[in-house]
Amino acid sequence: MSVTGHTSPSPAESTSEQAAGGPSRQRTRAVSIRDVAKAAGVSYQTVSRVINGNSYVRDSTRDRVQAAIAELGFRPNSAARALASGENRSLTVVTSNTTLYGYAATLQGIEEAARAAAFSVGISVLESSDDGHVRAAVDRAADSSGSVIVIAFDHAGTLALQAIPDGVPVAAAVETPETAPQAGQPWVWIDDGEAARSATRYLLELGHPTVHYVAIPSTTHTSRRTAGWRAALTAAGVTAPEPVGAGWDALAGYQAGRTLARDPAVSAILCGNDDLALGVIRAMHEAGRSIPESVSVVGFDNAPQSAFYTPALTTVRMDFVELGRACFALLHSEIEGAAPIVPHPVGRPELIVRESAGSFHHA
Amino acid sequence: MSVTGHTSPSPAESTSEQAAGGPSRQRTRAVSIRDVAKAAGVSYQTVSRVINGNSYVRDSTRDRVQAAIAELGFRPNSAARALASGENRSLTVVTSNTTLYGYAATLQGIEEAARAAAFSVGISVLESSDDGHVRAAVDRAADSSGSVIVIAFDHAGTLALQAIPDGVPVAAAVETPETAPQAGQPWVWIDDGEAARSATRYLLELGHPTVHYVAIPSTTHTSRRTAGWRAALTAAGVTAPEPVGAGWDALAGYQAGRTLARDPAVSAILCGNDDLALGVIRAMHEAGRSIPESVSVVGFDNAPQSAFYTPALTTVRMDFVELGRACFALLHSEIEGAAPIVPHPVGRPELIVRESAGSFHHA
DNA sequence: AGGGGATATGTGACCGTTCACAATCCTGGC
DNA sequence: GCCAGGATTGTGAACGGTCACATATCCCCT
Repeated sequence: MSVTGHTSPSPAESTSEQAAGGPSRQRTRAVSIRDVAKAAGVSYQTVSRVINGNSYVRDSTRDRVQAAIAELGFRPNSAARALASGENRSLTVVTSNTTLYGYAATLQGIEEAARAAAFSVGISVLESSDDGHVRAAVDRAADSSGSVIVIAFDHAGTLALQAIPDGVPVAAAVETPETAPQAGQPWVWIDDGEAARSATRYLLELGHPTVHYVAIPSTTHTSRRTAGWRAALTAAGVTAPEPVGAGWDALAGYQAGRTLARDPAVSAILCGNDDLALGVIRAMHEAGRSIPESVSVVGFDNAPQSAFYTPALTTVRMDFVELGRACFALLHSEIEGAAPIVPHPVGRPELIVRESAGSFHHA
Repeated sequence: MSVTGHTSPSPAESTSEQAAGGPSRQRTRAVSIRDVAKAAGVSYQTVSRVINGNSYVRDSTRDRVQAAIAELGFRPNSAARALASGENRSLTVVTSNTTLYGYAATLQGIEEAARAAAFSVGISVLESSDDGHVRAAVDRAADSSGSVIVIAFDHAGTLALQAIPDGVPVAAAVETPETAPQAGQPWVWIDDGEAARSATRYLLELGHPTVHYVAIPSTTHTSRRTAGWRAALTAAGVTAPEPVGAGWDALAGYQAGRTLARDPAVSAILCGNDDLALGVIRAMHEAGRSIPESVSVVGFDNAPQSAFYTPALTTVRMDFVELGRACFALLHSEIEGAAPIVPHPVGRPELIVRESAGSFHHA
C-alpha cells in the first residue's frame, strides 16, 4: 500500500478518515522531478535532462539520477510535459466503428505509424450521426493541444470531419471523392472506382449478362465505387440494374441477398465489402442457389477471413493498414509544417481471384 | 493566419523568418481562459466557472463569457486541466491486437463504458511479447496521471500486466484463471471452462466417439478451456487426444485442420475461436470431408460473421463487449476507491447450436 | 597566467488550468 | 438603516514539467 500523501502524517487523523468512510481525498501526490532531484542531490533541471536523454550530463550524475528515479518509481507526467513544451504528440482517432474490418485495419495502420513517431493515440467513437453525438465526439477529440484523425468512411464520420474546429491539425481517411479535392485538404483514400470497374468487367468477361451491386452506404452523391461498376456495365452495352443499398455487415448482405435470390436472372453480384458478400452467399445458399455455379459473388476489401470461406471469396484487396499509415503521415507533415499537404489516393486495389465467381451457365 | 506569438510583433522579423524557411517555430499560442476573460471583461476564474458549469455565475455574465468563447473559438486544454486538477479521467488500453474479434469487442465495451463516464481512452499496442516492446508499451500507457486497462488474453498481455508499475490504477481482462484469484486483483474474465465442457458434451451426445481440440495459445499452464474439454471427455470415459495448439487466426486453423483431416478417426472438433473453426472447416472441405456429415466443428466466441458461414457455425457465445464494460467498471471503482475491488467472471457463455455440428455417422 | 570553448549544472519564468481563500455585491429580515 | 448570509467575482498559488538564460567547471592552447 502506498502512502496517502499527508504532509504531516497523523495516525489519528488517517484513522478517523477511514472511520468516516469519506470520499478519501486520495490526492496521492505523485513523485515529481523535484522529488527525484532532492533524492539525487541535483537540481530538477538535471533530472529533466536525464529523462530527456540530454547529453550534457556527467555519467556519474546520470547514474545517480537514474537510481533515484528507479528508487522512487518516478514516471513523468505527460500532461505537464505537453503543457510546458507546447508539444503536440498525441492524436485522437474519431471513428464510428472499431470492429468492422476496414475501420479496424485503418486504425491499426494509424496506430503503427503513430507509435513509430512516438505519438500517443486516443479513440473517440461516434455513437451515431446525430448532431449532438457528433459534436460530443469532436469535443472529446479536439482538445486544444493534440490533433485529430477522422475515419470518414460513413455519414457520421463525414459530419465529424466537418465539425472539427479551425486550428486543429486534422487528417482524414475518406471515401474516394467524386472530384479531385483541392490542395490543402488533408485527405487520403483508396481509389476504388477503377477497382469496382475492373471487378465488374471481370464478371462480365466470365459471360454474365449483367452484374448486380450490393452497395455499402455512401457519403457522396454518386459513390465512385458505384460509378465504376456502372461504367463497366455501360461500356459493355448493358444497362445497369438498380444497385441494392445495404448496410455494412453480413446481416445486411443477407437481407439484400434474399431479395436478389428471388430473381432467377441474377447471376453475378458485386458486393461493397466482404461481410456483405458473406451474407449474400448465405442467402443464396438458403435459396438453393450454389456459388459459383448458379451465381457468382465478388466482395471488396479482402478481409483476412475471406480466403477461408467456402467457396473462397473472390474479392478486391484494399490496403487499409497502409491507408492508416498514410493518413498519419499526412497529419504528421501537417504538424511539422514541412511539406505542403496534398490529398492523395493510397495504394492500388487489386482483384484477388478465388472461387466465388465463375463463368456463366445458362439456366 | 493567426499570430505566431511574438511578444513584440515585428513584421520585418516575421518576413525574414519566412524567407529563411527555418523550422517555422509555429508555437501558435492557443487561446486561453485569460484571453476569453479579457474579451468578456471578467476574471479568468469566472471563465473557468462557466466552462465547468459552476452555478455561481450570473446569467448575464455567463452569456457574455459564452459569447466570447464562441467568438474566440476557445477550447479548454485538457493537459492543463488534468495537471491542475490532479484528476485522472483518462485511461490507456494496452492490447496486443485490435482487429481480432475478441480483442476488438472488448475494446469496444471498454470504450463505451469509458465514454459514458467521461473518460478519454487511449490505446497502446503491444508489438510483440519481447521484453523491450512490452516495457515500451507499458511506459507509453502508465503515465503518471491516467490509468491502465490491459487486455491480457495472451502472453504479451500478461507480461504487460505484470510490468505495470505499482501505484498505477489498473484493471485487466484476462483468460479464465486456473484458481480463483485473491481479492484485490482487478481482474475480470469470461468463465469459459464450463462452456468448453458443455460444448464437448454436446458433441459427445451427438454420438461422436471423441472430440479433438484446436486450441488458442494459453497464458496459463492448464487453460480452463482445455481443462473443460478434457473434463467432459474423461467424464464420458474417453481419453482425450492431444490438443492441437494453433494461433489465433483462420490460417492457423487451416494448418491445424490439414493435419486433422488426414486422420479418418477425427469426427468432431472443438476450436478455440471462430476464426480457427473457419480455417479448420476450409481444410476439411479441401480434404473432401463435408461439414457436418463427415466432421462436426464447434467454434468459440460467436463472432458476428459466424451465423452466416455455410454451414452456419455452431459456437459458444462470449460477451466480450460486456467484459470490456465490466473491466472499466472495475477500474472506475478502483479509482473512486468506493467499493473494494473483487475479481469476478462476467456473463455466462452459452452454446449456440447452428449447423456445423451434427450427429456421428460411422465411416 | 589568461583566455576560450565545450561540458555540466542551476535559477526563474511560464504553460493553461484549478483550488483555496478572500472580497464585494445584494437582498431580506428586523 | 443595519446586518447576516448567500450570490458573485477576483487574486495568488499551485500542478509538474520545459525553456531561456545564467553560472560554474574543466581542459587545452597560446
